[in-house]
Amino acid sequence: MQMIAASTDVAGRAALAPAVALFRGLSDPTRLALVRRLALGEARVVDLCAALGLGQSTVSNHLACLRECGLVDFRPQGRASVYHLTRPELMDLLAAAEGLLGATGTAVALCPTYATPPVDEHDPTPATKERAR
Amino acid sequence: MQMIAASTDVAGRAALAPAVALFRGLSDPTRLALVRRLALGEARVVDLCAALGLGQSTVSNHLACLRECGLVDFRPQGRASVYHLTRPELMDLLAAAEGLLGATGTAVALCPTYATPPVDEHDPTPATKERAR
DNA sequence: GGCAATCATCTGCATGTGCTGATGATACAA
DNA sequence: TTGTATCATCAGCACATGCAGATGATTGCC
Repeated sequence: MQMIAASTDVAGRAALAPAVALFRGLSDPTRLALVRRLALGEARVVDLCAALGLGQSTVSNHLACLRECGLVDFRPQGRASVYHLTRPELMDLLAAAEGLLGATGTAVALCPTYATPPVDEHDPTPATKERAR
Repeated sequence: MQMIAASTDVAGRAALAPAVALFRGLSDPTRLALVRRLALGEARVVDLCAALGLGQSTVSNHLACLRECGLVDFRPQGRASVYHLTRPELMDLLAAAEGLLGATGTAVALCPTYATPPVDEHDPTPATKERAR
């Protein structure tokens, strides 16, 4: 992190690609929940599906994403795949995030344009909406 | 790990909303570049536009996002708005991210489905593309 | 007062992103 | 071997997200 200093270039943003990818990897409720669940101990895909209440393909896709990023890895056990975290530094990152959240309060969730606009906390099931199916 | 917090509920993911919003706030090249630029010192909007090579409305929108999140704040100076970071803990978070990236290498940018699919680093100006306009 | 500069907000558009369902592969059990 | 369970991958769709342009407000300068 020398002097990336913001000179009038757009390429400076390209240099941030890894960090952007890392944050983006954690910027999804499903992936973050997966990471936090795996922080408690290794688990199979079917267990993660049950824990998150999501479809198997969804969980598998997110796991593939995290695996490609090198954040998780799996160990074949029978016909199951037992996933676990690979980097303990990830906990430090989550801890730093929580420390920052404790300082800023819950204001982070109020972003109108980006982030999460219509979060209504007293509605237990806004997720996936009606999804016309 | 039997009855951990992750019972078959989706509400568990809702509790992660602040952290998700925080990571999402940093998961955009523009916003991350803004934060890193502001880490070097306060700056006006027009300066940030020049530094990032982006339109004024774009920068202003992202600044509004970061401001709503409580990560940055501004101080009116004449007809300008001088922005600065509010939480020093943000630097800790970025440092933790860089530490993790140093451990995982650059594998984070390889996510095929999510994250950044077609990043070609030897193309200096892929941004803004042609935007048929 | 008139003009220029700076910035916030709004709208529209192209793309990215996440979810589901279906299909195929692999490993264990009977 | 047949059947079942678990998982990865592919294709498609609806919505979210980021960008630029235009407009209005505010401030400083002449």
